[in-house]
Amino acid sequence: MSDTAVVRRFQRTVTQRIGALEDGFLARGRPLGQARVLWEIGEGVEVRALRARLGLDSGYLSRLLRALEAEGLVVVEGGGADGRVRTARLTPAGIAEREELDRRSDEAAAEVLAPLPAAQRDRLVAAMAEVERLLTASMVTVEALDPGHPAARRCVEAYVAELGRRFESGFDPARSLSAEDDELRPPAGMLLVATLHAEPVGCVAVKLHPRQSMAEIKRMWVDPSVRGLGLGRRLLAEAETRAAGHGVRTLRLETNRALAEAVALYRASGYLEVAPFSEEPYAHHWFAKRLR
Amino acid sequence: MSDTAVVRRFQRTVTQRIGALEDGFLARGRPLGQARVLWEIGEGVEVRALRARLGLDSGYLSRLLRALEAEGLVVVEGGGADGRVRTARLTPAGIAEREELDRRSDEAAAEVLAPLPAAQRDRLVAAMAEVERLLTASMVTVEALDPGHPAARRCVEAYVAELGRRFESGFDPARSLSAEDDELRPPAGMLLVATLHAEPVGCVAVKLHPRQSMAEIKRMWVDPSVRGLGLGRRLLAEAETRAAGHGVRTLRLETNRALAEAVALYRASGYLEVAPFSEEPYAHHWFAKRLR
DNA sequence: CTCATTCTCTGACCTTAGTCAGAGATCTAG
DNA sequence: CTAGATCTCTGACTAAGGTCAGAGAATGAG
Repeated sequence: MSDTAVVRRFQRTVTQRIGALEDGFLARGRPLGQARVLWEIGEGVEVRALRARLGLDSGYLSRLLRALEAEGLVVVEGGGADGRVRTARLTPAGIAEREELDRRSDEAAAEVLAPLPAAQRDRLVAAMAEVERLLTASMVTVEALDPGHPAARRCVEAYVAELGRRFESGFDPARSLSAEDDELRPPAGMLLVATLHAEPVGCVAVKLHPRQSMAEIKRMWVDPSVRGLGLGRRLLAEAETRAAGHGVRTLRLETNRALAEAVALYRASGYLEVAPFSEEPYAHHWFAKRLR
Repeated sequence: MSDTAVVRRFQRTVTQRIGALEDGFLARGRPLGQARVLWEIGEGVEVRALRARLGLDSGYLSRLLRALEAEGLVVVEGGGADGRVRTARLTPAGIAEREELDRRSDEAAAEVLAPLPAAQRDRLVAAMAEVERLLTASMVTVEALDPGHPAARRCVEAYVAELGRRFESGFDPARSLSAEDDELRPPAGMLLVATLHAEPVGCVAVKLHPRQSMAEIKRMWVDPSVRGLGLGRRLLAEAETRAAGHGVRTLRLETNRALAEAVALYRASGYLEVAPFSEEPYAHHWFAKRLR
């Protein structure tokens, strides 16, 4: 059976099995839209945040909130610093209702596993975890962003913070070799950002050198929550492809020994360790790869 | 993470990933209901069969068919033996449309796999196949049916046909030891039937002996399409539980060496080979198990 | 032949989900 | 202070999906 046939059978079976449990069972006769809103209101959310998270029209969300308010499950009130913004909060009844939904959701999940003997159940759970992880990986998109873009800023900040935590000596970007915004922005370079659910979860930069067929990899970072999904490898491959498109023949980079998984990634991706080519004070390893 | 938590995360991710591709992409601006009907009309289906299969209200289905007819994708015509029944059939345009849906469905499936490097793709496909298999297994229900029930009849016929194919000498039920309807119907015995998607896919019978703590397993059969899902083991376990409920302490059975997987199942389920206890001409192995 | 049942269809109606165009209050940059 | 932007809300509207109550034709049991 071809890969796509497997995916299609999978889809068919999953929607049948999981969908059947969801309907009515989980929502308790409540419209799905209302249930989703109920779920997303944690300990008070700004209405605009709710709108963004659920991707709803403002008029539609407003009406959903009115309906939940009428049932006494939610209160929406202003009074914050910004007088335009209102905040939705669960009432005790709303909290109880959400706990009920939670309980039912667990029950539905247990019902899927119940008919199976223990050995098969374990295999199913393991396979589901694997599918979940890999589907998550396949939802990540990679695109070039301007270093000034908020998502790009957050990535680079997370990168710096992580180096600070992991290097024995801490990390001060000012002491490190430069990778300023202008150096990572066309035409001088590029910054690729990986995004999952509208959140930046990884990045890599390429610093080009005018009239040279050599370029440098910088700012390689993957959010801890998505490690193990092969995202680092994907970012690196994408950077290589794009660099090659700019005429780059050789990529090089330096890294710190504290970043063991990064070192392993570079080796596995065909980077060979070379003699130090820079004065980077935080580096222990220098790598280079010739692009084909 | 608990098993139910894995199932819930799985559900969440899958509906996001698979659902997102489905919407609009597959239906081509066509309402989902219409697309589903288009899909289920193969080479002509009776309207009532369509209704049963899709679980739709007759009025609703009628309107869906009118809409598809208006687009020239479907014709609905009477003229069969039963003048009330009408049959829906795809026009050439309808066939083309369905092929287009098929193509898009494949494309959507490919799109899920596309962002992943080959190694991860293979793992995802393997994990999906595993989830699909095990979810299918968890959709199977097992219940006691009267031997005269059509589903029970079909099972037993399939059982006989398979023995006929697999025994070196063929299989003639008349020459075999008896297992008549009355012997497999309470109070003399029981017949358990496994059902998937309203189709019988396996069975097992228990033949009790009045005032004896011994009973016999008969008619053990699993449809080839669902082998490897542990259904045989489940049927056997269910039969044992129910037999124990009737005061049975020892179960025994005989089987033919051509049924290697059945023999393996019995051994794995705790049945021990014993000396022949019957004159069954088709048997090569006799097994017994003491129930706790 | 008759009466109940089956099958399909139409008309009336409903809920959910969602879009779009403002209104009114509030905030922010200049 | 003003103009434009932001935030929430209401009202008007739409499409999809579906239910329910018959009507009308055909069938099957007695």
